[in-house]
Amino acid sequence: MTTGPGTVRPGGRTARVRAAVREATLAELAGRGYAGFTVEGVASRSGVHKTTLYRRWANADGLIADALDLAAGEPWPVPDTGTLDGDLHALAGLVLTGFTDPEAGPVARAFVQAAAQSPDAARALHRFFARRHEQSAAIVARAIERGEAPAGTDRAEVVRLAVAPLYYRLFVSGEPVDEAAGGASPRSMARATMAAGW
Amino acid sequence: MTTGPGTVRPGGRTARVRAAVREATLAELAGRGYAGFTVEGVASRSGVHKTTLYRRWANADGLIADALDLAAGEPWPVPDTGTLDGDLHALAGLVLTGFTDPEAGPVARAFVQAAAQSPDAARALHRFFARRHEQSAAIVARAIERGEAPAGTDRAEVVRLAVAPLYYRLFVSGEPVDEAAGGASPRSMARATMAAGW
DNA sequence: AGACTAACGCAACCGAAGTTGCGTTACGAT
DNA sequence: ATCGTAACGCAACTTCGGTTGCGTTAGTCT
Repeated sequence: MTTGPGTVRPGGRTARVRAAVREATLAELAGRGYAGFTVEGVASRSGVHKTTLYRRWANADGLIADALDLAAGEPWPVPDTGTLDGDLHALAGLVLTGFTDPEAGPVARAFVQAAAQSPDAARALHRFFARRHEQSAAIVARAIERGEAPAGTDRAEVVRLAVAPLYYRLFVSGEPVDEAAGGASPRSMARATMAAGW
Repeated sequence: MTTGPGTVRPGGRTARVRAAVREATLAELAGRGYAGFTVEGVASRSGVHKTTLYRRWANADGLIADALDLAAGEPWPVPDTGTLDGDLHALAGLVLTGFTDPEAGPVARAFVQAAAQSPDAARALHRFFARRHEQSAAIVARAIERGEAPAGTDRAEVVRLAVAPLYYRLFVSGEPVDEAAGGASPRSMARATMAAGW
């Protein structure tokens, strides 16, 4: 494998192009969604020629994967309400608004869709969620300190089980996501995880 | 809205075309996956002209939605091992093999992907899962009869919570699906659902 | 059996995504 | 300041998914 474009001269124009393309990618996803996302759309919006885009990012999924890596670096507010129930409830709320918000929703959904189609995007999304799981584990760590959960509890697993039903409803079964899925379920999940002896 | 093709003369050639197209759709999805799925591929494989396909199914997602409705009608073996734990474990196994099997996996994944992009496919998938939830609820009903679960338990909710972590790992986080997700989780979910007072 | 027309087949066309060869710009090193 | 070349811009071409107009086949009704 030879060194691709953007690796030998990473400064100046190269960096500017990359920033413009990333911003345009997010804007296109927000505006047209994943179905209407096209390389040419990003080209005309960013002012970067489409030939350049194809050379550096190979295809549309590559653009999304790159934007996703950028999103993974951004900090996000891990809830800290004082109780495990409150934190998990707030966490579920964050996930829910992240996918239903008129502005951020299409982008977040596009990330998941892209990951289902492209190995590169999938790897980027997996890195993204690994990081989220790490950060969210603090919720369970605090609960353990407070004595709300046993010391051996699998931190990441509690987070996973708390949010999994939301994703299931949003992307698979299509059932409405109401208080039952956003509130009671995370609480149940926490009890379940602890009950299982993790 | 006027009556589309296939509604006035549903017999004879129309029915044969529909059957051939459905079979070709499944074969194309199995062979090329959702990313490589195209109307022309179905046309050449089925022997039905692509003009006909566009007229009756509008686009690629319409073909998938129709095939999905067909799949929803097929019976599937609801586990009956004698215990709630055993049934949920077997149920998780069915879901897992349904998505990882080399033959059926790409088709099942394509259904989920199509639903994320097309409202028609989404409705078809929702019908599909509503039916699966209905059928799988028998597992919990039997558990209640045996006294393994309280009478007020939400049958469908137990099923949802049992399989949700699998989908989460398969389509979102990309984490490996091992015994922890396929075995212990469903069991925990059942306890959690009952503990929540459903 | 015959007539009506829904449904399908066919070929040509359209448009946009993706590719290629070459010229131009500007980063980074001397 | 000058040079070499990485990275980008440009325009033309190719390919393929999707559309349209029209002719042909074959359900369905009388």
